[in-house]
Amino acid sequence: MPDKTEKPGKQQAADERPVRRQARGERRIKQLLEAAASVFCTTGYTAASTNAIAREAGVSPGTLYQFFPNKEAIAIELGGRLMHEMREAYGEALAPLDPATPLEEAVAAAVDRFIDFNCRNPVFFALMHGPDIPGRIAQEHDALHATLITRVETLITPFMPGTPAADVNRVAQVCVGIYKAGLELVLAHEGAEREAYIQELKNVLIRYLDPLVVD
Amino acid sequence: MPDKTEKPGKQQAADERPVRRQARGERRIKQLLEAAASVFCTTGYTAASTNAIAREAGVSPGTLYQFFPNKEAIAIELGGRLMHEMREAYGEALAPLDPATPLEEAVAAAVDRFIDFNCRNPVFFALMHGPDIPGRIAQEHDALHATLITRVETLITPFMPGTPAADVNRVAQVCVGIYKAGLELVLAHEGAEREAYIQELKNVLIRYLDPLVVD
DNA sequence: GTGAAACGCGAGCGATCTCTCGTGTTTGCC
DNA sequence: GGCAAACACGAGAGATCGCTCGCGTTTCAC
Repeated sequence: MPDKTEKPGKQQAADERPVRRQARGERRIKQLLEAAASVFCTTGYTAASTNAIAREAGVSPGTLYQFFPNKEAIAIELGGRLMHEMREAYGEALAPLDPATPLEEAVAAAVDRFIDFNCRNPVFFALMHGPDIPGRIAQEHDALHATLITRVETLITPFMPGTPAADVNRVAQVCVGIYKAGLELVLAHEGAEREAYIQELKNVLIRYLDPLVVD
Repeated sequence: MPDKTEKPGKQQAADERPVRRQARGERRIKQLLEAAASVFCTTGYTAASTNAIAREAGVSPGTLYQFFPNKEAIAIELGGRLMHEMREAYGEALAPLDPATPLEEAVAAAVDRFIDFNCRNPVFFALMHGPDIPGRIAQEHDALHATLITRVETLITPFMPGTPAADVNRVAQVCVGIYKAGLELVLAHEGAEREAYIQELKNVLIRYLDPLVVD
């Protein structure tokens, strides 16, 4: 019987044992996550088999399950580390900025940071864009999306005071949608062409937002 | 696409059987395709099981395979009929238009047509957006995407004469990307909110393209 | 009416995938 | 050195899915 563990969160509960990891274990976990990233990137989440991940990491299936209770946990952990890394690298990207900053600069800075991170970690895009993702990761996706929307709202609100909240939200949704579409195009190209697409993405956002600005 | 009236004289290839369909068969095929559309819509292509499609259609798995050689063929046939229906309904959407037509009208007309079709046939979006689609449908997807790009190129080229082909192509790619992102938002909302998103999508495209226009 | 072919059924085959289990090895602490 | 726990293995259990096959039913041309 596959016992469905409904653990609410991390290894903190009294019913969950601490499990003293050795250095070897930490190394294996890192190996496995890197392998998973590679496999997820090329085949997507659902099509990625745990055996394939184990093989890519050079270990047996049993070893994989020594460190992860199930396939979903691998993606969760990977997503969590990615999010953490993103926050570490860029602090609060889309951080509240100097009110005097012109729109153009604000957009360019935000786009550059996010694009940069996603180019370095293509798994992030793969994990967050699959409509094939199961329940738990979908929740994380939704959570990330929601915080992203909120951040964009706080970013653009100063530029358009007096605008109804519903309209601001819609604008934010559109911005994030544009960003995702642009990211896909950016990741599909390289070198100078990639740079050109990044510029186009900035153009789209700036030209969309500029007429909305209320001085 | 199954031909209703096969010419007996022109039959060739030993691997292809004539298979004279009866009215009952045509009815079943329609039933099955509708069931498939429903299941694909809710679970996506890969997660949709042929047994589930058969159950949804109220027939046995064996009956399903009486009309389709495999799961992929169902999606292919469904996609083909959808494409045909789209051409029937809108002729050549994005048809070459009066050179005097202002950009704003051209964009609005194209968006309205495509959005309308996609709202009526949400399966189309589901089938064309899954990164979980297998080889054959992916080819159809790519083909559709390529023709879409070409059409957009011919649509916008008159507005920006003298622009290098590579730039025009990039602009077309960005437009289609924006459209896809907008479509997702539109489909996620209903009623007045949906209309508002449609308007925003038009705004994004118009404001993006307007500065590129060379008079 | 009659025969052939299209239609319809559903148990189940074979392949695949997730996850387990029994067993053996390595590590870290005393 | 001794021992418990962490680590490692890989065969395979259990489940699911695509698809088949044998057999019974309906349709239709003659």
